[in-house]
Amino acid sequence: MAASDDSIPVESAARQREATPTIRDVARLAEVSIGTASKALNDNGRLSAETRQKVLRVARELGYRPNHLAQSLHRSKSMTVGILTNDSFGRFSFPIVEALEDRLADQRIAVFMCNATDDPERERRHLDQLLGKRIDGLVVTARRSDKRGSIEAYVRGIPVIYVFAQAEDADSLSLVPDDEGGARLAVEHLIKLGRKRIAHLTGPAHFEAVALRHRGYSAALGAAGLAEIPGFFRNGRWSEASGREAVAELFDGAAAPPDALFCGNDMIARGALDALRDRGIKVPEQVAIVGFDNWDVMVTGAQPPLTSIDMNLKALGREAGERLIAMIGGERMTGVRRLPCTLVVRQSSGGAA
Amino acid sequence: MAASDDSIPVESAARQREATPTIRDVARLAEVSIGTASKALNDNGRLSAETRQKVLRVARELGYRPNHLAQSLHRSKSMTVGILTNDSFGRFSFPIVEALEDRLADQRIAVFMCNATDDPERERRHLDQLLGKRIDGLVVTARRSDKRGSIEAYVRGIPVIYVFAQAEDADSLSLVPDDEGGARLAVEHLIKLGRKRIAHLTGPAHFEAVALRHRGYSAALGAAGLAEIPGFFRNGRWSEASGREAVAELFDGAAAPPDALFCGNDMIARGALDALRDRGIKVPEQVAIVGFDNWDVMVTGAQPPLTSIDMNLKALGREAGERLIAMIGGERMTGVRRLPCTLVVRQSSGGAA
DNA sequence: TTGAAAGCGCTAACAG
DNA sequence: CTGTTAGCGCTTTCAA
Repeated sequence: MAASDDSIPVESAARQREATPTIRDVARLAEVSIGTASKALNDNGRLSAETRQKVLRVARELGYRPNHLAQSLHRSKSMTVGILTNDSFGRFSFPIVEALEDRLADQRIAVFMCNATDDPERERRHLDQLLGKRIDGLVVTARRSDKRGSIEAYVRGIPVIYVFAQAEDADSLSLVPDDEGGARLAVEHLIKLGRKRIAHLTGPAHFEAVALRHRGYSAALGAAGLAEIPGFFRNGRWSEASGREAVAELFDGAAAPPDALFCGNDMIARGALDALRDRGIKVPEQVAIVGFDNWDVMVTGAQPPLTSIDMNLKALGREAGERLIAMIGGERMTGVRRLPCTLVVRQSSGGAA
Repeated sequence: MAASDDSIPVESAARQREATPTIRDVARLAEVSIGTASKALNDNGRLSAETRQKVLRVARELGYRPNHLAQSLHRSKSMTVGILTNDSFGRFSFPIVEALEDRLADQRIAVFMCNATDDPERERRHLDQLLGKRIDGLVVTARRSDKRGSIEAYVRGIPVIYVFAQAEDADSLSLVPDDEGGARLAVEHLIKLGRKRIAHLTGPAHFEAVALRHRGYSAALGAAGLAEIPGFFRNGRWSEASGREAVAELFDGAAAPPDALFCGNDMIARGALDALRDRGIKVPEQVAIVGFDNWDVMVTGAQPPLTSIDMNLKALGREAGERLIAMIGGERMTGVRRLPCTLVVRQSSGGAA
């Protein structure tokens, strides 16, 4: 494209004011009307192949790029969704958000990321921003110990999905992992391996997930005809230290310690594992361990590697994307869907193939 | 606001077609011209307090929300930036992205999140999306072992910043942690504590960070008049297993093992720590350990807790936001800025206060 | 102080 | 097959 400055006035003009070329520029240079150019570029309407080619060529040469802002204004679809996270659990939201973004990108939907940090004021401001940008849908994410107040009312008109978070409002859609089922999976696995004295070391009682997993634990024990042993269910913190403490209390000087530990997350499991090793108790020979989260760095770094429950966060994110697209398309969905967890067997439970 | 359906036709009309009210609706209902309404809402132009109040009141009642799309179209500023990440290091990008989003939100700039997963094709598609949406700036992030090709040429016209990633192109701006300085900090700390046989266990040689930290390690030793001991610099993987292996090789049957380990990340450090404990070697009494990344779950879960180098990723993200805003404002910046790392002392180095 | 009107860049009828 | 035109929702001169 060796053109002198005045032979293609429009182009040079565009260059001069450093502005992105518009469809006008393309039309002028291709010597067609602006409407024709639009048809060519959007590949609709009836047009001679020749004209179409010419327009497309000019557009390419000019580096023309349709202005989505203008398009959205017209179509009243922004091809944009917002995602509101609370950072407290970055490690959980990331895979979800990633998978969601991925799924949405397939439909050429872009994602606005907003982090509210559990601050209602910030949340409010972000929401204003997003609504101002005319997002087509909203995803709210981040596990919290309490159910979160619904924001449906505020965003009335566009679909909202809660992921890894549960709204109070019954006619919104929430997508969460099946905590109870996951716990059952873990405990059934241990029972199948012949363990009979299974303790559950978990997080603070005010987390709903803690309650649900407790229920799963009890259910699995009950189904196998095993009684829950007093003191074998322990609330604590989500940390390695908490796991170590629990082991100290359960094993030091106890007549009949557990022969298996089902832990509320991998950090607790890891702490427990270390504490057992310090005491010369063999894992999995004497005590089998199953964690929760299947967090690779924790799980593969441990010795022996940890058997754990995977919440399939990516699947959760993908599913959320899928549903959001459907809802944007007009479908209506409500309620709480619990997606299955998966058991990933490694050496710590002694159940590896 | 108890109005019968026909008393406020505009509003009910808006409700009926479920459309967000526009400035027209506000103007009509407030019985002013659309231009006047605009002035009132944007608080510019001269206007009687009375009219302004009336417009604002109507807007509030109607739930009016300015359409940023239309505003942007007019102002040719979208108040929007894109961020392009490569997921390989989710754990690193997250704090950066978070801080960046935070800083930008202060200026009411929203962030489009795109994940390219190191796939040039996806990257290209995302870039097209972003440019179509007329982003005012772009941040590219994610550590890679190799320098990344510049995308400046492609996005010509809007400012680009590389964070935690370094562009080949010399006239773009890159923000990275000062790996060399961080390493120096770690080694100086160990030297100050009287250690003389300091080994460096790190990641694969093809990472630039590995080379830089090696340089910092050597520099600190040299400055203290300590010779580098053959075999004490070890490339490996970024994993706990790698740390354990290194300890096996350095300590088992060696006449003169290290008295300190500076590790390329916290996982290596943690593996080394565990391996030492298995051998009955006391940390920090016999061997002091310093990690890198200051990754809380790793660092606080370890026993004893790990002294580590913090790359201040949040600061990096904030700084990136700051600079991007400046660049959007017209400032021009190029080159590679290295932001300082920080030493965080805990028990594993024996240097706690 | 307020209103009217010309666009921002694009699409979709509707004419020609 | 192609051109003209009326907006999408908003801001900003320029008149009144």
